[in-house]
Amino acid sequence: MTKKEAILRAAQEAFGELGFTAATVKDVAGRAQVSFGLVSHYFGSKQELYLAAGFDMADKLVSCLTQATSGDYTGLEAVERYMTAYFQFTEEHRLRFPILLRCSPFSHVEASVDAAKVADKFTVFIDELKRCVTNGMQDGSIRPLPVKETALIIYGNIVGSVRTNLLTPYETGRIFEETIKHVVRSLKNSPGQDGC
Amino acid sequence: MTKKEAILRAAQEAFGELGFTAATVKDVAGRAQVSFGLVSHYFGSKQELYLAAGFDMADKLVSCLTQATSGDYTGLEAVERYMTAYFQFTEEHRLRFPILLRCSPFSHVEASVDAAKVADKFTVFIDELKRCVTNGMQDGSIRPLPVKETALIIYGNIVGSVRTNLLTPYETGRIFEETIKHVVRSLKNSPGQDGC
Amino acid sequence: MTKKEAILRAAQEAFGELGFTAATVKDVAGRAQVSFGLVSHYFGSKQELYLAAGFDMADKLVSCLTQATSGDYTGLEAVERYMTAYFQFTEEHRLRFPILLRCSPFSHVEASVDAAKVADKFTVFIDELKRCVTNGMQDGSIRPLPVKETALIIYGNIVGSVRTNLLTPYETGRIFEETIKHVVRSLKNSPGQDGC
Amino acid sequence: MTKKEAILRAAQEAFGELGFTAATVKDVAGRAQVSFGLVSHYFGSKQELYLAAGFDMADKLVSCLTQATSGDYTGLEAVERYMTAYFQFTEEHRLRFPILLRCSPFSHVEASVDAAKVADKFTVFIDELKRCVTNGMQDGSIRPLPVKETALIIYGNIVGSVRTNLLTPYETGRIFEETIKHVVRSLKNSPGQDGC
DNA sequence: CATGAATGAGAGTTCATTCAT
DNA sequence: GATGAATGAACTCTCATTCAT
Repeated sequence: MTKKEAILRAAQEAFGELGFTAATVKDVAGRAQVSFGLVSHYFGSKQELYLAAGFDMADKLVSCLTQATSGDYTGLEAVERYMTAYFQFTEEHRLRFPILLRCSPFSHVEASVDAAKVADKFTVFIDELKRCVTNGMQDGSIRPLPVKETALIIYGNIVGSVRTNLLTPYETGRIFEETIKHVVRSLKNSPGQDGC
Repeated sequence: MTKKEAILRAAQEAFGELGFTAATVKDVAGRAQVSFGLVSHYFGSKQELYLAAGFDMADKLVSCLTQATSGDYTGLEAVERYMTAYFQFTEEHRLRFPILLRCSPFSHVEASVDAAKVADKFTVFIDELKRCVTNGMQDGSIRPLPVKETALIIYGNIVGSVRTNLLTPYETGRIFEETIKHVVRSLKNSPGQDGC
Repeated sequence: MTKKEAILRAAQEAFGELGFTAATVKDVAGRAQVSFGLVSHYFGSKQELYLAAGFDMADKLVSCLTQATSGDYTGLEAVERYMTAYFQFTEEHRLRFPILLRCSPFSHVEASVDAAKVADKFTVFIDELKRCVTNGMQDGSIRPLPVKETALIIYGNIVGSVRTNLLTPYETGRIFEETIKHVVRSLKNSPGQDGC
Repeated sequence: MTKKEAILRAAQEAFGELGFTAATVKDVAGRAQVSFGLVSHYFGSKQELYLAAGFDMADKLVSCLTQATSGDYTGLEAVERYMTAYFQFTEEHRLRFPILLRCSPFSHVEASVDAAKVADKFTVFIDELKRCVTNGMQDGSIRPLPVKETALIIYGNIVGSVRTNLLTPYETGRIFEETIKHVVRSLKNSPGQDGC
């Protein structure tokens, strides 16, 4: 691992744990075991480092999710696979994932960070969900629902459970599995159900 | 409004907008149009002010929610009323609500803030939901589900949509109404459904 | 003397001696025997302090010069009195005068300082000289000369000698008196001289 | 042009424009289009580079001036030629001349630069003028004046006009020509003038 | 009650310098 | 000869906090 990579990983940890303002460049340098001057040398300002750290994590997650949903699946199956992949990713990156919870338009983007860039980066997560939901309604696996709101709600559902699991001190049990079931129950098209 | 109240409201705004670390005491004093010495005078340290601001908002919301769910309702109806009250509260306090998104165990509580106190304060939100879900399963309005996980998921669902609505620049449409429908569809006990 | 005044005087000394970039705010605070936080408290940024220090000195000198030249004098006498007052002022403020040599459009105004404000501040020095020269040509005490250039040259002459006296390690003798004579010889209208 | 020369020229530009402290080695390397390591490689420390840049310019000017004044001229003519050559040189090196205004005992030599070396280097400029003035008084072209002060005043006159022309945003017109006339009028020996 | 002068720890950032390649 | 990775001292500026008035 190069020192540059070490800095990026350390930044993901530190920013994830403490947030943009509370984390310090010295802290990042210490975790990466490099001098703090090297951080500026490679990444310029603290803000640029923050975005680099967040976007690197976002890119990794995106490639995970698109891989999970590409294939010959019904829309509902794709949603399930999206969620499964998302939850798995968070568990595999417990330590460095929280940067993504922070460097996200669903969080309070800190004043000194370019909110537009962040919002832009995240549209892909929602768009991918929209695609799944649209497909699902066409192939009959998902009941008729407003696409935009549904995609946002599913995403909120996912992130809500991730937050509960990663951040709170509460005992969360099998929350990830239950969240998937929760969403599937809500989306599933059961012909004649309402009429029962 | 007394100056003390003005400071508390200003703190809710400032901390909500900027977070604990980035917001400054001077900032709060400026918004409240008082000298910054007065802030310490009334609230002591910055941390104490932060907790006071967050807990004041939490208390207001709790009383809103308990009022909404107390009465002769089925468990499912109570969940609906809980969610409706929650969303309504956020809309009525758009400017000062975000402090609660931050000063919450579902967020990254900043290092210098007492996380235990915060977590403790929020158990009541989950417990109230657990009560509704338990009731619902007893009265037959809610299908059999693991109580703890379900309560956490519903709460995550609510907060996810609130975040999407309050924080993101995305067009969210009728996300609150749809979130309620989403939860109700998922929880509703439809006898014989799976067997159809 | 208030602490604010002490800071201003210390700034005049430190900036005069070391220049904007090389002088440090800590240095200024040390000379004024105050904490460096107080410097920001009163003057904001280093740049603002620099301008405040330079402009305070400029204002003092201006009032000195206008007082010296106001009265019933010929143009040439006024120029003499202007120069005498200028030189006297520099000698009375040997320690703190150099800030004016630096914070001046006749010096390299440092990149981070607002050059326009500085240039603006100094027009009064030249304008006053122009007035004297113009009067002198009207009252016959000064020979016909281009006003603008002459005023700039006299000013350059003054500052040149001040620099030589204050800054160089060279032995300068009676340079101030000789500079006045030098200028007077050059300006004096001696009817029939050229024709001799 | 070798890379070493390119660095020297770049240093003259950068130091002239920004001064010793504000200019950076990286800046110089950038202007010279070489890596910043090469600057140390050739010139050692920043201070050494600064002196090399200043002294190179001083040497060029000295050779210009001595060439201009050597020949069969009266003292007054020699002074005129000295001034003419000086002004011409500044105009020919507008971009890189300012280093000499800074790296000069008539300026505030920055604390980290060896002032003695600088003062030493510049004695030749004054000595050359002293020689002209002495000659002029012997050959009768210059009136009786104190040599040392007169040389310093003339030099101050020259530098004053150069500063006015190169550094200020003021419209300076034909200041160089007028400065020469100004000095000549002041020095010229007009027998019987005072007695007229 | 209310103010703001005063302090100094600690942040981000810049930059000369060294040195392995 | 030429490069730029790496270091850390020193800078400016921000800010919570204390305290005299």
